[in-house]
Amino acid sequence: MKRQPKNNPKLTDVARLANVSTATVSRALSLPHKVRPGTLNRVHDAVKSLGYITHGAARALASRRTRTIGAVVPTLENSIFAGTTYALQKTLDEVGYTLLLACHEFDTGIELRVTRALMERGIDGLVLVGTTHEPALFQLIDSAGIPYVLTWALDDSGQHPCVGFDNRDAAIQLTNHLLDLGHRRFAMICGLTATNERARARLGGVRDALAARGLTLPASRLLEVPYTLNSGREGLRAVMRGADPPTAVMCGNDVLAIGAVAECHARGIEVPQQVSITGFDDMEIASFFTPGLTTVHFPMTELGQYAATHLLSRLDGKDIERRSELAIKLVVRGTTAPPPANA
Amino acid sequence: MKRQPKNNPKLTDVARLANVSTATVSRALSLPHKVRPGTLNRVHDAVKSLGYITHGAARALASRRTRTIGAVVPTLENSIFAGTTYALQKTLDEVGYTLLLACHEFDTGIELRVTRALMERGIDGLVLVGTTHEPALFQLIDSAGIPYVLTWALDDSGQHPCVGFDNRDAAIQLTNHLLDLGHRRFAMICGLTATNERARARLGGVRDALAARGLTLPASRLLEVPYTLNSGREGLRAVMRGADPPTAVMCGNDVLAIGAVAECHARGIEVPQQVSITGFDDMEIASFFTPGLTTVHFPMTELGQYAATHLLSRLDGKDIERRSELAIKLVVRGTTAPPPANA
DNA sequence: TATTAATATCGAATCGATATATGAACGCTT
DNA sequence: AAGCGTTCATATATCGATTCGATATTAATA
Repeated sequence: MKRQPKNNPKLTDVARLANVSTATVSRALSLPHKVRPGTLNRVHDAVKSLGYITHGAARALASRRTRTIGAVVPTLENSIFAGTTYALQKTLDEVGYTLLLACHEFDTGIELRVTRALMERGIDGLVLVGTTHEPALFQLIDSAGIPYVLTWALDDSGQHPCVGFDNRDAAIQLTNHLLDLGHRRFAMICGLTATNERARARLGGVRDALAARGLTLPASRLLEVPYTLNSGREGLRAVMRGADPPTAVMCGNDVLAIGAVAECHARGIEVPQQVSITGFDDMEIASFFTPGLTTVHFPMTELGQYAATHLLSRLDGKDIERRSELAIKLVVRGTTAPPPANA
Repeated sequence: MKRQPKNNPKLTDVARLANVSTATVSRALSLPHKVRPGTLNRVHDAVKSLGYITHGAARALASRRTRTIGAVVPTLENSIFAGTTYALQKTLDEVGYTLLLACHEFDTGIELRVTRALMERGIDGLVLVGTTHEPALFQLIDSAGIPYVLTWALDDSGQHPCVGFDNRDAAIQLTNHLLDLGHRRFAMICGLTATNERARARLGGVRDALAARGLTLPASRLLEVPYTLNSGREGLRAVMRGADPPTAVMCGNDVLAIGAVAECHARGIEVPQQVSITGFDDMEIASFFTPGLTTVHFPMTELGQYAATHLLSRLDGKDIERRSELAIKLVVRGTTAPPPANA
């Protein structure tokens, strides 16, 4: 890798051309109101005619700020994370911040590694997903003094700033919907609870709601799988195996649910006549299936926006609420109905 | 925004603790084979005990490289871009590079602006989508001497390094499939051709294939719409209006096709018995619909990987092919069939 | 063992912009 | 016209790591 001497114009060049000092150019560019209009114009002209663009590394070194926010998300392959990330990026862009992105595929070890990588690149703030993280991660962030915000889940310990939803309550609403329809034999195709407290909260909510009516989720009808379409497929096969199959299959998210519904179609199991299926997240595409997926809506865009504004406020030194719970909404569509009469 | 004196450990501190010069620490960290094992250990111990992490801005300023690649994509809301971006990020991560991301929502003006923003943050290379860009964008990139690669489309002018697919050929294959099934009345719900040469190529391919059999695409059955699910819905309504509706509706991508199919279901139009529908891209979820979507498969992961390795090779000074065409594949599923007998 | 070749390490200059302390110029009052 | 407070601009030290040329150390050879 050779070190080529690209001689791009620098601040000095602009200053020379505009006949002012470098300090003035710097101010003209970042605090325009502090420099006289005439000088400002000269500077702008010089900038334009040279095609000057700021050298971020130098600026960051001197100002000790990068105007960059890091985001570490599980994956972009699930459209809900793509959606929040997108909203985050847009909000940051509007105020001149840039997003630095990394994924960890639901592995807290990788998460630690990529977060360090982002910090080495220099970030002013950090967005994380969920509350389950390596303790070392928080040590790392804290020792560097970087403000961060956890998303998608609520931290009840009160230790971490967060914005998210009450996943447990979401699960309870969904379960009650099914109970009210008359379902009694439930199965759940759940996410991996070990490293994912959203999955844990959803499972917990289902269990609570069932228990409140004297029901349980037998081990044979509970499955923990990664969040993929194919896991949904295979999960459905697994839970339907056995003596008396469930009349309601609750899935840990929409991706699993879509896989499960597809498998029903493939095996000639009618949804919702023979079995009801539910998801979580309300991905936009979930309403384009036939029948439409019954699920719980989480406002993704709001989440991304909030994460951005939260961090920006703190960077501005403003005091800000440490916890924000966003409203969720049960969305009943076509994949749920009363259980078959003979069940 | 106050300038707080976070006193994180710096290279000097490590050097002092390890009893070596800063130059040695620097080398120990980035060229470990050039430093004696004993010294290396002392340095590593010092790094660990201080919790030192590299200061990227300083490193970038001194070394004139950021180990960061920028990507400017239309949107993350379409899973195909999320997919390629994801593959890109993973590949970069494996070799210690970071991804800096921005979206432009199919607006070349925004694209120019956000690209400049990325360049200001400092990038060693740039990934763009498509061949249609403001001339000013190329000027900007070239004057800064940043290596770039265009993706998703092939640049036939030979001016730009690119990796992509033959979108025209894809459209021809798909159209021929429908022609062979016996279809004669076609409609197309196309992307916006003005700023999107993929949309243009796909439309062109359809027209060519039809023309080869003496058919045309009347203006009343051609629609240009943004790539959203709802546009697919509305598009279908629009093209089916009128005296003799088409027996085959080709959509500019899978998102539109999924919307179109959903609208058919909603209106009681049977797919594929009454009308055949096709997409482009082969989003993973397309095969989970019932019936499965007939479409063309583009290898997204490969695309992202290639973009990454292409840039990395050039940064390493290697000579590399300027153009790479990836293979596509027609995927026939359930949304296409012969036209109804009475049509 | 003496001498050369190869390898490790050091000191200091450098990357490009920001910020602080300081000085010059201006407008206004009395 | 002198005095005073603002506003605008300057010069220069600084941010933290890399890198170049020079020096010190080790290994290899005769």
